[in-house]
Amino acid sequence: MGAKRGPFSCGLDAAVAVVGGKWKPLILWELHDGARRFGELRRSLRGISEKMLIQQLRELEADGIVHREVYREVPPRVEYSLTEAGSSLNKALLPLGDWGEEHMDHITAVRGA
Amino acid sequence: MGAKRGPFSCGLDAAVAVVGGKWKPLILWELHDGARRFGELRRSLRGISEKMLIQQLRELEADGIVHREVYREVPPRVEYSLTEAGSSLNKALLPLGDWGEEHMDHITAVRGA
DNA sequence: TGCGGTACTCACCAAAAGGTAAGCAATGGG
DNA sequence: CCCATTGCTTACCTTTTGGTGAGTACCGCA
Repeated sequence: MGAKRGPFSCGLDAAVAVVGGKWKPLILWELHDGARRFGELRRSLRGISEKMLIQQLRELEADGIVHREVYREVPPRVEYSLTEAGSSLNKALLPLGDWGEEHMDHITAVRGA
Repeated sequence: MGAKRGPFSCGLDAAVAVVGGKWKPLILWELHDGARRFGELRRSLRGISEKMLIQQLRELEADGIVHREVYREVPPRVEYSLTEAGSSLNKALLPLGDWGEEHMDHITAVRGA
């Protein structure tokens, strides 16, 4: 799910390549109601390291999912927001999120954790 | 995305834990129109190794997504099919697949591959 | 003068995911 | 008897992913 992979076998494959990994769906979700700055995201996504956050944001930016806006201010400020493609991707993820909510108890029970 | 991970931060997180990885979405898709036997799946999913296929099927089975039916026959026959949960998961993946189809050209272009 | 906040960047490591190749049990056919 | 078929299992290895912790540049403030 890194930054490279070739021709996909189907649309689902392509979508998973873009949104796969431990943090990307959560990042997308954090951005669903507007722009957020780097520090805000870091604080919302508990447990993420700065390295991972930047890495994932950069990949999402390269894939045209998020937009990065730099404000040259006194403490630097950088805001991330969804592009049109990012917004539609987020919408396409909603049913999956709903499914997860409904089945979360079962999944959690079935796995040891 | 293996067989273990604890409490999830949201439904999307749980769903990704179940369906994440290189092959699981493709396996689900292969099963969307009925039961398939092991060998059929192996031939459909070009490039998958037997080890990976079984591993993923076992995890999906443990998560209650697929059902495994063994027929004690002369060359052994094993059929895999979607459970109710698996079927609804597959439906929840449809919008994501559509998104992927629409944006595949862009994604493929943006990445080297 | 040195401290804190912001947004990174880098080097290094550990864990997980994925791939390769071989072997195995059961049995029917040549 | 030997081979092929089917559905696995196992050992070993490489690649990818994720995590830790340190360091940097910029500035304002006390």
